[in-house]
Amino acid sequence: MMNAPDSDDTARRPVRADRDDLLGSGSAPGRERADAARNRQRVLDAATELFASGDPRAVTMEQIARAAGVGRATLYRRYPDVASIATALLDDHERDLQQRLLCGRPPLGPGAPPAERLAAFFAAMVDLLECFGFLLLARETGPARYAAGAYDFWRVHVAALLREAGVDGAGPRADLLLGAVDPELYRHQRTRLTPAQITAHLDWLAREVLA
Amino acid sequence: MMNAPDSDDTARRPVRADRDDLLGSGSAPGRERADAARNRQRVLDAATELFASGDPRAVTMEQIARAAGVGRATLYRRYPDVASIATALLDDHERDLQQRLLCGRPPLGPGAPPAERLAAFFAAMVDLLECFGFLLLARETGPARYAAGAYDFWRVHVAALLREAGVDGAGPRADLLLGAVDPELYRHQRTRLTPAQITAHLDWLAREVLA
DNA sequence: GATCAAGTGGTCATGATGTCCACTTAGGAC
DNA sequence: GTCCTAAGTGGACATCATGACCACTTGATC
Repeated sequence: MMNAPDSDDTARRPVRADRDDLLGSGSAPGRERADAARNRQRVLDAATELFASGDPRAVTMEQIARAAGVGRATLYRRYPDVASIATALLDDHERDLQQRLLCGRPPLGPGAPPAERLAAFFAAMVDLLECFGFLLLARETGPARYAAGAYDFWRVHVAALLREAGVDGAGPRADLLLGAVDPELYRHQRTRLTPAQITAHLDWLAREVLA
Repeated sequence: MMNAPDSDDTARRPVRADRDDLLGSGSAPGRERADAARNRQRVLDAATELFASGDPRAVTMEQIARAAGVGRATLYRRYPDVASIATALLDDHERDLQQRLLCGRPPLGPGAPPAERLAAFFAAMVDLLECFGFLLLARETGPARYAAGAYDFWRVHVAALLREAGVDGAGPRADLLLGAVDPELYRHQRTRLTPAQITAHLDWLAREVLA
């Protein structure tokens, strides 16, 4: 599962922005209490476990609370719904990919031709989907894919590549291309194909579109 | 309330195939009872109304039963869940498009080059999404898009076009292209673009891929 | 009109949701 | 070391959807 139960960097870094508001209120020490940090970790571990086994979209707040050994109100205090828990778990991994897109080495980062970079982005997306697809599916309960902040980032990135290649209407066309890496679609394809095969097909799409 | 309790043409045409099974069982008269037909129509009307107003995925069996003025058990007798009601409502329209793909006039039907036919299919899909997108979204509660029988049809069709154009791995690549007409994605794009604009972008995709 | 089964709707047990409130406890102040 | 305060916690509650069960009603056939 997740490693390092004692790595308090995850506890120290607020997962939701509303923590910052709370920090501002206290006089001196807005620090997170030890028991709160412990329970937060329990919740995240239990949620990871639940998401990974079975249908991620069928996981309920009640199940997570029970598995983590905390009351439901404790859960609702920090996370309004299941999707936000999945988002918290995804945060690090998505930001990592975003960093590599912005200033990593080519072909993922700047420096390679657009077609190469798009293909590399697709490949990285397959990695993300393969490792954390269950989290991405868990997040898509209700408001869905396009409400998440990460989507906008992928969209801007792909649109920039299209624009760089001289394609008109980069924004909407980026949406169309991102449809190819929809978590639900990936799950569907994954029943028949290996990640490498899916990557190869996405590679074809990237090069065909940015000929 | 609803009009025309005597309009039995809608009552006579079975919406789901399972009616045929019931017809075959009785000795002489497997006919649907008049009150059953009336209630069926009420349910379908009420469901259409509910799906169209507000979030189609938030509609519950309870709401439909109440709006239709029937008990919940009456609803469950014919439809196991909300998705199956949406499927029943979509049936005719999807079959109509399927017919036009198989034996309609070009460029939708046979006779035109693959790129043209793919573009025409995308355009027809936009029409379907525009008129009945709320039903398509309503169907995607839980088991989702790929469980519906219609998806396989679109997949086979697009794969055949790819194969005709000499593309390898037609099946999986058809999946990728169909990601561009995902109902959820369409809804998202529709907040910024007109159907005509979306069609134009899909046209670009079709011609770029089947260059 | 009598009969029978299909059709109908109320009821029940179950489980999830989100909120509220009284209690506990961590961590700084003195 | 003890006291205090507020953050943190968890049980309880009201609400709602689910899906199944069962007794009653009604339509179609004889």
